[in-house]
Amino acid sequence: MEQYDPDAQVDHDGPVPPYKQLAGILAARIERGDWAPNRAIPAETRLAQEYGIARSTVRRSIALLVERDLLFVVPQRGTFVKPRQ
Amino acid sequence: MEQYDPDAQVDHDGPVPPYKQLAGILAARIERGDWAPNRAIPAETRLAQEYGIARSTVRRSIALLVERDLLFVVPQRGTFVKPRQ
DNA sequence: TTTCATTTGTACGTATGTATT
DNA sequence: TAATACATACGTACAAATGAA
Repeated sequence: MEQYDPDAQVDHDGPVPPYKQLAGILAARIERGDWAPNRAIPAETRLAQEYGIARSTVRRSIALLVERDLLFVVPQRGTFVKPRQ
Repeated sequence: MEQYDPDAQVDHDGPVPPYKQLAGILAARIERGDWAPNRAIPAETRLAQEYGIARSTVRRSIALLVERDLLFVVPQRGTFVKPRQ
């Protein structure tokens, strides 16, 4: 995955699909320490609002980061930063 | 994954979500030999029609089987049965 | 106990883009 | 030109579980 500016916004007009952009941005924010391990990131609906994309798109981004072991999801509770393995 | 009847249909009222049901059904059909290795399975739209579910749901099922190395996708060409590893 | 808000899970339909046939 | 097929994104709706009030 590319390196992203943790303060970047999602660009709807570029060649990189928004779901990949957001995954990169969130990875950068985790790396920076915006959220401590075992702490929840903002809810999907909140992220959708903040980045101006659909919740279904946010979910695709999160799925990427879960696959990369950066996040884990607890149904009905939230999405959490995974402690370093 | 559970064992499925390759001739089963998708049940919208049961506890198992359709995308998991279809993944199981397709796995059973691959196992049975409905499609040879390196041959394409029906298109997503076709599967959606045949099983009475949305195309987006079909795609979730396929994603599961890609992850399990039963299928591989060639963009703009189709979804193919992976030869045994 | 009941109610309510929050959050993720699932499913649907629609639209547009790109590449191949 | 047209049809086909996958990639991406949007919005909507409802279900299920949790936890707070």
